[in-house]
Order: sequence, then structure tokens, then C-alpha cells
Amino acid sequence: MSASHHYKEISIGEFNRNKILNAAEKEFALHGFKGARVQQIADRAELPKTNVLYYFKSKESLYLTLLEDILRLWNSRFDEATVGDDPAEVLAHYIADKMEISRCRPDASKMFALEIINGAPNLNAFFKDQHASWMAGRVDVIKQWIDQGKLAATDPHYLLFNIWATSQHYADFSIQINELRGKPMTQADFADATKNLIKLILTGCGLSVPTQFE
Amino acid sequence: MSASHHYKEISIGEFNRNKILNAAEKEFALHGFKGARVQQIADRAELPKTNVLYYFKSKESLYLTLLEDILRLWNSRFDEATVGDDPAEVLAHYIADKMEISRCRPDASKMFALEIINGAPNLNAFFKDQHASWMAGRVDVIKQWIDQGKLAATDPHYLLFNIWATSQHYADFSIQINELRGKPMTQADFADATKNLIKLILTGCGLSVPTQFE
DNA sequence: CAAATACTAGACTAAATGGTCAGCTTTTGT
DNA sequence: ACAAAAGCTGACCATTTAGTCTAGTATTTG
Repeated sequence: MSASHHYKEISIGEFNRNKILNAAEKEFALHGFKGARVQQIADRAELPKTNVLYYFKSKESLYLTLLEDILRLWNSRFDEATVGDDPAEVLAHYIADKMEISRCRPDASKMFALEIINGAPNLNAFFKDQHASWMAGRVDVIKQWIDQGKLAATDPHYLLFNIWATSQHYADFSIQINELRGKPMTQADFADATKNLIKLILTGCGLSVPTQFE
Repeated sequence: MSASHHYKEISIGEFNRNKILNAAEKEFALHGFKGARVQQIADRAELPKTNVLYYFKSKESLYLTLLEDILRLWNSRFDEATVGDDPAEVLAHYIADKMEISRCRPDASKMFALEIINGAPNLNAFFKDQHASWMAGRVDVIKQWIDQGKLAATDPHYLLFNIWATSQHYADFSIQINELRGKPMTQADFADATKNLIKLILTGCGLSVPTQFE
């Protein structure tokens, strides 16, 4: 019982903040910003409500903290891809990364989906600009791949939308998926679905699947 | 100003009910069930709040009425397809139908998405059973197509999930799509996106695109 | 070890919300 | 023309909600 548990690195505050963030992610994913209740976040975190509002000055600031964290999840190796890279490699990795997020952070994906469906009222102009210029850059690279004959002609916007739609679907619609499959998706099932999706998208683009993803 | 406008077929009640349903679909799509406010539904319908609760006994019954309507939207020609049909034709039509719903009824799609993301708390066992047996039937037909060599080997579940994910994405994530494209999707853009998607999915399944959809 | 800081928590409040009610007006069938 | 049915609505209410206040208890730090 000495005062110095040197293995306990994080303070009690940090510990509680994390409990609250995890609980809040779940509640916001289930009910959206307006529908989520501070009391239920507190219950889930096993803390009194006042405690939640001690660490985060309002429901909104808690939501925004989470949203910022989630936006950072979207970063990937695809961000730095150039025309010199192999589109099959890059896209396969990108799809695999996206599927991994759906498997490991389904509530983050759901929160983001709700934010967009609800009209993105909390995504500020800075993020939107950043996102739009990311998109412009990626569209450019894809177009160059097409020009070089590395990729079948297709609209780069639609290609990216299709990748997002399919991969995020496994997180956002997991309830429906589990219901219709009759059993939850295991890690092995996710590996299967990832291969399946990579094959679909790459074949649909006239690419062959890198051996690593077969 | 005679009392008999014979061109006015629907009663005032029917007219208001429709105004309320339209307004509610929008509000529920924007905020989910918990987040939607009866007052805002009333404002959007340009009626006093009391009037909304005159036609629908509660917010919940209004929501359920809408949800039932929306589930009927999901019916399609694919429901009756058999192994004798041409998979390319059937799937292309199915995708086109789904895209048409995303174009014409984006709020219905969003409401459904929210219901699923939120854990489907209002979809009863009857609907789930019905949906599961629909799925089983469709999976069966697809498997038979594969057995007959009409279709490349693929998991039928994933195939359907991918179709839903991509087509519904155009409704559910329309805000993001419009933002990233820099302009809203016109009817012509939807026709484009539909062709693009049909090509992606069908090519990915080893099918060639029927001329009608090229 | 004392002072300062970090944390806990019950009681409370002001605003918002879903829903009721009672009495009114308009429409409709005969 | 008229009664019954349908439609309308302002006033009101009970409950829920985000957030505050105050008064405490742990924990850290000089």
C-alpha cells in the first residue's frame, strides 16, 4: 500500500476521463448527440453525473472531444500515396485499414455516421476544408493512375465513396448484419469479409489482388 | 368559393396527416427518435403542436407509422427472382432500384439507418423474422446461381451487404458527398453513379453489365 | 505535515419536453 | 337546415434534462 505504485502511470483523473469517454462514445453512438443523456453516460461509466460534468464542462464539449479523437482515426497510409505507388497495393491496404477500424472501433464509426446523417452540425469549416483538400489530392492521384493505364477508367469520387460505404457498413449496420447472418462477426469473419471486399473493389477496377490479400 | 371543389379528393385530415408525416420523416432523419422534438415537427408542418398530437396519439406512434411505411419501400423485383433468372439482369435492376430510393427518399433511408445504428429498438420480432427469411431465400438463389456457374463464387451475404451499403450511402451520407464533390448530386449524377456502381458490383462478381445499364 | 489541489457527490434549479384537457370552429351527411 | 362528427388549439401539467452550488473528502506537493 505504499504511495508510489510506479506501475500505475495514469492519475485517477486520467482514469476517470477515459471511463467517461468510453461510456460517452457508446451512448452517443446509440442515441446521437441530442438523444444521449448525461445521466446515462455517467451510469455507464459508473460515476455520478456531477463527476462527468466536473471533467467535461458540458455535454457538448464531451461530444466535441470525442469527435476530434475520431476524426484522427481516419488518417491512413493512403494519405501519402503518390502516382508512383501501386494502386492495387494502396487500395487493398486502405480497405483493410478501414475494415480494421470497423472491427475495433464500431462505436466511433457509428458516432461519425450519426454526425454526418444529422447534417454534420459539429464539423467546422476547418475540418471540412481539410477533408475537401484531402479528397482533391486523392482524386488527383487516382486520376493519374488511370491516365497511366494502371487502373480502369472510373470516377475517383465514386470509388472512394464505395470503399467508405462498404467498409463502414460493417460497423454502422452491425446489428442488422449479425441478425441476418444469425451470428456475430468474429475476427475471422472480418478477415473473410475484408478479402471479399478487396476482391470486389479491385476486380471491379480492373486490378488484380496482391497475394498478401488473397 | 362554392363548397364543392370536386378536384379536392382528399380530406383535410388526410392532407394534414401527410404534412405531418413528411415533416416528421425529416426531423427523425435529422435527429433520430429520441432527439426529434414534437414541436419542431409541428413547426415544419406549419401546424400547432397540439394538432400533431391530435392526429397521432404520441411521438412514438408517429415514428412507428413512418417506420412501417419505410419498410415497405424495401420491396423490389429481386424478391421474386429465381435461379432461372439472369443474375446480371436481376442484380443490376436491384441496384438501380436501391439507388432510386436513395435519390427520391433520402430521409426515409436516413431514418432507417438511424434505427439500425441505434440498435433497432423499434423493429419487432415479426419484422426481423420476415427479413431473415427474405435473406435466406435470396442467399439460396445466389448460391444456386454460383453452383450453375452463372456467377463467380462469392459469399452471398457480403454481396447483399455491399449492395445495400453502397446504394444507401448516397442517401445517408449525402451531406458528406455534396461537400466533397463541391456540388449536389443531380438526377444525371445519380444515373452516372448508378451505372458506375452496377459496373463495379457486376464486374466484381464476374458478370458483364446488361446493355440497358451501360 | 500543512497547504493546495484534485476529486466526489447530494441537493437543487431553470428550461425544455411530451402529453392532456376543455372548449371552440368547421365540415359533412341527411 | 341542423345535428353529429371531425378538426382545432391555447392553457396547462408532470416529468425530464443539462447544468450549478456548496460542502465536503482524498491526494499531491512544497
